[in-house]
Amino acid sequence: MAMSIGVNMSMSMSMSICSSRMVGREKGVLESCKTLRHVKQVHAQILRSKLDHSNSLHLKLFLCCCTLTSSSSSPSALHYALSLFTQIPNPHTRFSHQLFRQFSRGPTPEGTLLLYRLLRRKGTLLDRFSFPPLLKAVSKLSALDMGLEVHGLVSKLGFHDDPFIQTALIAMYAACGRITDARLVFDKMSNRDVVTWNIMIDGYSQSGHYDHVLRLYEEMKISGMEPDSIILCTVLSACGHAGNLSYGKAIHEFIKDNGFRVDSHLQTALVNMYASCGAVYLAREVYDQLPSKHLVVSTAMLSGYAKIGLVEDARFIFDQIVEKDLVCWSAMISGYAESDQPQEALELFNEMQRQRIVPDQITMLSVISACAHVGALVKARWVHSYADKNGFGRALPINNALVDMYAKCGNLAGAREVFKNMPRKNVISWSSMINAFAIHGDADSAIALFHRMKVQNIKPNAVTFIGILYACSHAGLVEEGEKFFSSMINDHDISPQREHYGCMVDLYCRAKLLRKALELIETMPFPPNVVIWGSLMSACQNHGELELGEFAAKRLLELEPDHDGALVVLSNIYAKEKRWDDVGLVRKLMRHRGILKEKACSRIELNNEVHVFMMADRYHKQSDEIYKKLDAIVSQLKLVGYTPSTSGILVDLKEEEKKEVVLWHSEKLALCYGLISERKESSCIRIVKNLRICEDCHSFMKLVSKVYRIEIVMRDRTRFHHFNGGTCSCRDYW
DNA sequence: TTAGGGTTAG
Repeated sequence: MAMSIGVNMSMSMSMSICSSRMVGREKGVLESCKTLRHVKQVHAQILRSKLDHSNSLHLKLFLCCCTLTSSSSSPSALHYALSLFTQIPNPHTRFSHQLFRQFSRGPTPEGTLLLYRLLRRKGTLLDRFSFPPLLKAVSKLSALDMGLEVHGLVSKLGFHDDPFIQTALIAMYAACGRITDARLVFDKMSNRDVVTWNIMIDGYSQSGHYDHVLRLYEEMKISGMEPDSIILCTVLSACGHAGNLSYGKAIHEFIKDNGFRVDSHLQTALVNMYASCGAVYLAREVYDQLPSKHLVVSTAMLSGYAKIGLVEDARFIFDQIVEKDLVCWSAMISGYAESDQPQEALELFNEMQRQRIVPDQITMLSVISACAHVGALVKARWVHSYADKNGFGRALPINNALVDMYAKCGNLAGAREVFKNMPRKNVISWSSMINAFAIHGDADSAIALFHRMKVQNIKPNAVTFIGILYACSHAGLVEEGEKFFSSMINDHDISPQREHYGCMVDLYCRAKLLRKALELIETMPFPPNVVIWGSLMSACQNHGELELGEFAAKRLLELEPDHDGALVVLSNIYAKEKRWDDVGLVRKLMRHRGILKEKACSRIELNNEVHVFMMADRYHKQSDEIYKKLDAIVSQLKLVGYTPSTSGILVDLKEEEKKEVVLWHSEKLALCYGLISERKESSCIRIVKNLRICEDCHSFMKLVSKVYRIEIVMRDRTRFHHFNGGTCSCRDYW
């Protein structure tokens, strides 16, 4: 009997050893599983072998599925993992954080939230370690409602004093735009480490409270906490955003004095800070001192150059990067787009594709913006269909950029179509569409849309009001503009920025209320800048108010002594008054300082090619035909009463010479080229000009649209003109 | 906890 028991015991022991060996083997197999199918096979094998279903084996199966979910974002792996979870005989809370940790490593935070909902539904308790990864997922999605719910659960379970959870809560509130709530959690903490300080400081930086960043950083040092290199990166980034060069320099000195090791992150942060503060030469100094230039710091350097328009320097750095990634391609593309070289941006995009680099959403935004700058509709349509085909078509920022692109390419209907079909709209979508109507001179639609937006509970922001004020300004709606300006302050609690005052000055200037414009400039709470004096100056020139124009030009030149536009206007004003000595002085000054007047240039897109014309241009291969067509049109138009108006020509020429000069304006050459060419895409002629259209060209375009029965859409420096049947959409108010 | 590129205006 005793023996028999001994045998049984020994058999049982040997079975148990065998079973644990097998469990160990299965675990090893599970670790090498790369597909859900494989996991399922191993699971079936475990069930068939009737192994002891230990919690640890279940956990291993679980984690395996979670890893698959994370790496492939496969919903079936997620569901399989959850079904395994429910089969655990005694689901212990300690499993939950393992799950959350795996999920939070995944590419999509949605999986983590889904997991949270399922566990809650099953009544599974979460352990304290589950909350940081869960809150991280909430932060990534900026899902405030979920965040509040999770915070409630934290308090209910008594975890509110856990410093890791408190830090995660601060990050969550900051990511959801609730910086005050983040600070409340921060202030309640008794045990803050350097990570907590960094998260709070970064929260202030991300929400644009740069003064708080510096204040809290100082507070941290006073509290005795030593900054680490990550905090220094955060503070440097805030200095860059705020343009606070002196504080940025102080941090740089602190780094040197305290012997911090300047790792690649700090190098990049320093270059970025100097470049963002407009001290690109100091950024270059840091960059030049680096023994090796890695990809990220080079991208920061090239982007610094590109942002201030030094695209050639940017390109030089770009060309030196041996292994370029998507970010540096995008930086260079957007550098060209923003520096008014949109064609180079599009060419670089083509080159990127030839090198088989797949664009992401940010690249697409730069490319769409480049199309908007170039104003080339055929290219714009191609980019739109490319975005659709490559899965960007439903993304909100892409649609916003498309609305703007179609509007700036002269296709208002295209902009409306995109706007109408957007699956979701935010304040940027509405503002872009309002601005689209504004630049096309349709103030009524812009105002109607503004009211519709309010009905739909979308709060207008400062940019929305720029669009609305612009619409009023370009349609001569003085009273409406004034109403919107005060409603912005009184009803919407938005304090007007300098740009809003700029719009109001422009509104008065266009309406010939020049004294009122000057009064506003003198009473506004900002010192007037170049743009504001420029508005007044141009208006004075257009309305023949020479004395006030001279005053405005001189104020502008005090701010920017080499401003080409102001010097040209000043010289024009003196020419109108026949003060030839003063004209000579200004011209001499311009020659002496090497200042060149911005040359007028017009672009026309025909059959997917963009042709550029300068004034009196003879470079085009069909130049002879173009000038022949111009002569023919002029003869034809003279029959209906056209005489070239030379009032805009302010050089000392004989009247006949002036008439010739005005006929050779770049937009007229572009128009003639459009008329002699076969237009496959559309019967309408689209021209983009870099400067404001002159009075003569405006009358010329109106007459051509009538005599040749053709629609001409022209974008000048600030707006669109739609010429049709002898009239213009701007109603001659531009 | 950590860097470099992006959408509306100016």
